[in-house]
Amino acid sequence: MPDPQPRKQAPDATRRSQRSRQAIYDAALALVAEVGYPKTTVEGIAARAGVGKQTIYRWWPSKADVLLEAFLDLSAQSAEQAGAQPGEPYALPDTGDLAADLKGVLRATVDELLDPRFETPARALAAEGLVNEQVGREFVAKLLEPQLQLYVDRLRAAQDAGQVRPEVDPRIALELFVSPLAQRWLQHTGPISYDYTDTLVDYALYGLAPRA
Amino acid sequence: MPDPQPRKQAPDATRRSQRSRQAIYDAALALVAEVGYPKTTVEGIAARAGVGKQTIYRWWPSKADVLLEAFLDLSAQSAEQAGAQPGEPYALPDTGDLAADLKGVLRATVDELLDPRFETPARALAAEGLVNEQVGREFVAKLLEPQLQLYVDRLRAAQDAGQVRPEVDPRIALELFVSPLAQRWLQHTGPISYDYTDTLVDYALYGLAPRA
Amino acid sequence: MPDPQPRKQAPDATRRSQRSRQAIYDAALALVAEVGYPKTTVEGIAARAGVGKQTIYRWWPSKADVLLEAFLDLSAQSAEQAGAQPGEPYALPDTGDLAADLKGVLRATVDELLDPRFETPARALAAEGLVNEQVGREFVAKLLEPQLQLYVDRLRAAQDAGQVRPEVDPRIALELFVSPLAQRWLQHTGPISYDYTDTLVDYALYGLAPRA
Amino acid sequence: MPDPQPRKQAPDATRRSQRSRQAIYDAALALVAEVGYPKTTVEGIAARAGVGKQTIYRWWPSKADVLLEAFLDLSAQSAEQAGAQPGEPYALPDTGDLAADLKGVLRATVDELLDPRFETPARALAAEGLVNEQVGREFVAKLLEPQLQLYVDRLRAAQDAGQVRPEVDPRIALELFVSPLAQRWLQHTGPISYDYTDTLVDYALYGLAPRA
DNA sequence: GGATAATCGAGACGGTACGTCTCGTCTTCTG
DNA sequence: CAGAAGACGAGACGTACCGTCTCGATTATCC
Repeated sequence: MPDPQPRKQAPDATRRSQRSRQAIYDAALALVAEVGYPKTTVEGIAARAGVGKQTIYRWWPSKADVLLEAFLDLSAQSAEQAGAQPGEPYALPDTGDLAADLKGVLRATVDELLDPRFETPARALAAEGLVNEQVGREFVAKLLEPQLQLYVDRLRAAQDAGQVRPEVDPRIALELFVSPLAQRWLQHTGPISYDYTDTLVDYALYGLAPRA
Repeated sequence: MPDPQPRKQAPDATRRSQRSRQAIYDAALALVAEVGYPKTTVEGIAARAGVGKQTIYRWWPSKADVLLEAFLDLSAQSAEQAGAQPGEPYALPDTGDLAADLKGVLRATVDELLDPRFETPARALAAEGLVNEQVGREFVAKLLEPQLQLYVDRLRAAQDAGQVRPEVDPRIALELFVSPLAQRWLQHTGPISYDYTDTLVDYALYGLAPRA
Repeated sequence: MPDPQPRKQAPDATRRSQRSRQAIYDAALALVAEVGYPKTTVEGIAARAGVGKQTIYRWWPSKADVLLEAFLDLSAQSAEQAGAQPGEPYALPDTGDLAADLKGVLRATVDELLDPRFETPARALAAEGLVNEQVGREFVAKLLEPQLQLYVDRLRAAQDAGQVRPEVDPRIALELFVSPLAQRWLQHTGPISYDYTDTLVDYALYGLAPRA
Repeated sequence: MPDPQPRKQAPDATRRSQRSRQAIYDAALALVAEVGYPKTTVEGIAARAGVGKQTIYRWWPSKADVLLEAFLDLSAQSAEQAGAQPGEPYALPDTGDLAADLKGVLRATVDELLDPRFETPARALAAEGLVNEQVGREFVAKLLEPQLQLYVDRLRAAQDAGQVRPEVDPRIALELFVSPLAQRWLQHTGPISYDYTDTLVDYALYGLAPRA
């Protein structure tokens, strides 16, 4: 099925300047970190990147989309560094001990959420996504859902191993420990720490009601 | 003796026009609902309210603050209508059946979150709060925390009744069912329904691991 | 008859800032003199005048109109200085000697045309007027025609005195010595000097054909 | 020996595409006629001519120069059609009756000035020439002066025949009837017609003063 | 007639200015 | 003197062209 709405006329992507593209990513991330999202302007990004404004408008429809791609690029790069080969599917560790595995992954997430390199642009994108339908969808689809899917996979493995009740829906179950962390981080409704995420895992796995 | 350091010179609140104030609230909420938060401008609010721009800038530091106050006003009014007397402390119902009580309250919350009168301004404020420190703090303090405190109280009562393990921290426990709902609503990461919130309560109370 | 096409909605002229208006005139004339008309930009005028761009666009539809008004203002001021009271009707001198009177006035015109304070903006406006209908009309109506009317009056007086043939149309007659000067100045088709204008008057009054 | 200081490196004129050159001329003239000079852009000319922008910039320094050459080409073509062989010297008719000859030529000029095919580009070039030194010089030298020289020649012949006073300078004399027409056309300071130019010739030849 | 070199159409690029929009301040007049 | 009205300095918006700079793909001579 061909593109249903060919906005203006597509520029020739094969002739695109990779130098400019990278400079724009760098400038966008730097500016968001330095002055915050609302004070980051397309004009500012262009000036900082040493690029004409039209070069931005040629390839991205809005400031939010620039930042989204820049952040996706940053995530991909840093995932490549930390993890395995590019393109290779990731998976949560599976040592057989579900609680320990989840705690370990959440501790890494805590580290990432507290890293200022990620924090400012991620928060800015999340905020924009709440209000801007299209950005929100892309943010969720490209960044959030792939992460959540890893938890689904790990929880299903745990179900196979009899460590999780078979009637539990993994897609909902993962929210018991992921969403609280997300909300505390996004809305500053509480401190986030290893202790906190460990506790979340314990509560989620074993429930609040007495086992008696 | 006059104010010794008159920063801007404080306006005389006693002479404030209540007509204008209410018109500004109404205009702000109407505009956010109609055109969305980013396209809502101070100028637009003033024009719609039949008010000079300076009358807004005299009493509020920014667009976000206007909307925040307008929304607080709306919440107070609607709480007054629905609930009890103004100023009176609210509490979650306590029928002795913790699961049923929580499910009931969350179902009411689902209704509220899906009411478009609340949805647009609430989402806009939440988004602004992610990025604007001061708005975020006030949003959490004035709207979110009071609600959460009701859950803390109810959970503590359940602990007293032996329905919740005594070592559980209620402030964290409530996040197991509140945060997932919040995230799905804010970030559109999934549908929200009575079934969903019922499931969250069940999972949270009895855990994911088999009871065996 | 009221204004037939109220473009946007008229700004309130009574509240107009005279400081800004004068600063804009000064900046416009200075810039045209310094960098020429095509390189004079609205943005540049605003910056030099210490004024927002919108203040220019609020009161003038285009760069050409700004410059036209600035030049009219300059002309009015300098006429006031040199000549009599403002608003008073001017007239060419009438000593009874038509040739001498015309030569005197044209010599003064030569001086003016060679004064760089006038030359650059006048030439720029004339050029714009050739191509921009509306500017051209206003340029002619407000600057050129009033001057030419003075010649018409003087020539009619000469006709009454029997110094010019009665069947001659003064409006055409004046072009015999005014237009050649104008063309040489505008298009650099020849040098302009007292000698030249004196000669033009002689040729025009007494014709090219032998009198015998 | 190659060019010792190759400024840009001169393009090889022998390999120039005549197809492109003619297409550019046509496009330039058509655009000026359709949308006016200021809205005629190099990009527009290139697009309309089906030509790369660089092909224009390779051979002409500016939009004005393109139009100037295009117009010269048009003039040459139309002169060739109407007049004699290319390269042959033109001359004004000489029937012995100076007044009649001049009136005839001026009537033809009136026709040309009112032909819209010539009017728009000619006016545009004249306007540009007022402000752009180099274009102005070339416009005058290549288009205006050759025409004026014809009048000089005819007037000199008339002097030899005793129909014009011998002390009259023909280069100035011709301006008495040519410049008024030029100014009325350029600046719309009055209507142009056969009557008008006939009158100019009469006034110029026999003067304004009574012959007594 | 095949090699080779420059012109060609195309269009991305770094820039500048456009004319519009909204910001938050300042000013003027009205109730 | 608070408030409505709105002009003001400021500056970002998204667009249009500028003139320069690659890109292959034709030409069009020269060997």
